[in-house]
Amino acid sequence: MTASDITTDTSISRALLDWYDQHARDLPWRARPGAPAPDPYRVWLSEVMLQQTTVAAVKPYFAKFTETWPTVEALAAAEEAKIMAAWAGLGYYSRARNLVKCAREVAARGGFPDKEAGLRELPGLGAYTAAAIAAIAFGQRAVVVDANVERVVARLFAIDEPLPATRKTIRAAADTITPDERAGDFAQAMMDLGSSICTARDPKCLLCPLSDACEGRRSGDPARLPVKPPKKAKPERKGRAFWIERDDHVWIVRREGEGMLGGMAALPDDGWSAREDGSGDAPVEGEWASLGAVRHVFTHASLTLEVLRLESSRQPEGSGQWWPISDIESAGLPTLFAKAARLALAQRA
DNA sequence: AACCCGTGGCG
DNA sequence: TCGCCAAGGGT
Repeated sequence: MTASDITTDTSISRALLDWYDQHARDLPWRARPGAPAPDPYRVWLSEVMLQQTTVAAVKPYFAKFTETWPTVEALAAAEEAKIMAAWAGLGYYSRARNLVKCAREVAARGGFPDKEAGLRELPGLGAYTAAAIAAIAFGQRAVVVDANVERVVARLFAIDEPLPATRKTIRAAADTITPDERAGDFAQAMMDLGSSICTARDPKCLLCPLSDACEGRRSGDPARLPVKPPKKAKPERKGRAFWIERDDHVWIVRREGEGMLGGMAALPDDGWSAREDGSGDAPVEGEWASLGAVRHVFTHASLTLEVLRLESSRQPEGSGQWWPISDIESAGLPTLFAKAARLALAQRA
């Protein structure tokens, strides 16, 4: 093959699949290139975990979930609180809420749909994930577009209209290079290429199997693509969390609803949110002692959370439970409240 | 369309 | 240090 051969649509997918056959990452949820399709349950679970989340962060969670719940039926039968606790620390908790709903729907219908349209109907599966599962687990041709594919395609075709308006154009371009066979390997190859070669800040064009066909490289500055809109400023918020202790137990509540950290175990707090500061008010009267503060950065707000401690013989109002402090690690606290707990424990010794 | 939703690593 | 970024989905 010569450089001039890499000009047609099929030559791009062929060059990429040849590269993938040599350089595919070995990941726990992935089959070897060209091997039979992996278990749809494992593909689905990994794809949901990987939404906006790095491979390194996902690996231990994937191992824990598949060990605890080896099948979608096992997951469907589990207590929701157990699943939420197992997800704690991974972030974007609506994914865990939808994971439970999806597992139960799939178990009830006797398995995953094997077509993209059917998968798209399941909770937590959007355009990307439905296409990815259809291609990777069921061998269907599907146009799989995530942030890696957007970046690779925007550079390959030198598409320089800004996101998100240009998404349709990028998807159409991705469609033209998606092969009829091995669409799952092709999708994973695009993502491997995007994560290791065609990276956001420092594309390594000298190592790229598609460099001869790349208009972005020819333009001289592929790193500028895709063009992204400016980010909004991140507001600073203040709030308080309350460590209520009794007989070596701490009062743990479960956050309501589908908002921030919804459904997760937590310490009681003063009602802060990404939109506004907390009231500062404690949930019970008493001699509160400040333990200091923790800092935490969310996607669209930064928070300084003061942690206050109280020893109380009385039952706080509202629902909750006394959790043994020696076993606080298993309470399923998301990272913000795990930080607060760590602060309380540090001053307890 | 624009906004909300976590977390940790990296340059 | 700090802004950017990551295998997005729901509303």
